[in-house]
Amino acid sequence: MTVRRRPTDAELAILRVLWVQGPSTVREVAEEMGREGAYTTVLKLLQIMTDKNLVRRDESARTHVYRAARSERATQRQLVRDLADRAFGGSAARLVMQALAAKKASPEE
Amino acid sequence: MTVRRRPTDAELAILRVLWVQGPSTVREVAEEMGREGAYTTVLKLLQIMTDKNLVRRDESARTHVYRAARSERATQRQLVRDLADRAFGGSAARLVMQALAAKKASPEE
DNA sequence: ACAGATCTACGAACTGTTTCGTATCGTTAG
DNA sequence: CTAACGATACGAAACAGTTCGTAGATCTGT
Repeated sequence: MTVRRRPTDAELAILRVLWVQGPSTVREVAEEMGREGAYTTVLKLLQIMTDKNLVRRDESARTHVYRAARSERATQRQLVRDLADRAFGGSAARLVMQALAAKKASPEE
Repeated sequence: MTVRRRPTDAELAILRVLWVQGPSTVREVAEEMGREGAYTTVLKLLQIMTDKNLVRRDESARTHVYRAARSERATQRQLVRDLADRAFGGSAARLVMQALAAKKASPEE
């Protein structure tokens, strides 16, 4: 059944727009993403993401409105945990160490 | 040509073995990975990874010996940075926050 | 010398992801 | 009414990743 999968790159790019802008139409998402992805590509992805329960779709108006199904925080934590499992032997602590090193190397924050 | 890409899941699983065991033959990698992946699957992946410069191959003996091309630390940092870019707007600091939250939720360390 | 074991190479199937074109329908302006 | 527009649905191509079978070369023990 529903094996928890992580969102793909294209899906994540769309989720990021939805987290920033809140519930949005296909057009709003596509415009925010600029020249990455034609309108119908964004539409198709949002349809797939609806099937996967990554987003919820409000169909009450003709122009559908999509919103992220899970919060940015929850998704980020899932991704962090996934990376910890795949690359750090499950140790979030070691991931934090490397993240701090990465942070140091790009000193603008 | 070499656009810096992140290792795929299967590739990362193999790199993890190489980091732990050091330079290894296909058989040694395959055995360490247990029932995940038949011998020829591991072989094929190592061949692909050689093309991608993820591993180096010593062909001086008939049985080739593979070693990771980049260190565990360097690869982990690349992955952290990649995740920061894709899911945290490039902010390693925010990634650290979520990693700490994830760590807290699995309290064994 | 031969059989069997072990190894590399590689093609091909299969799965999942991404992209886009086309069909179709409701809405709106004239 | 009708033409243009804007929207959804969907098929299918293009691409990437994963798996495995088979072929053929080389080594090893008898």
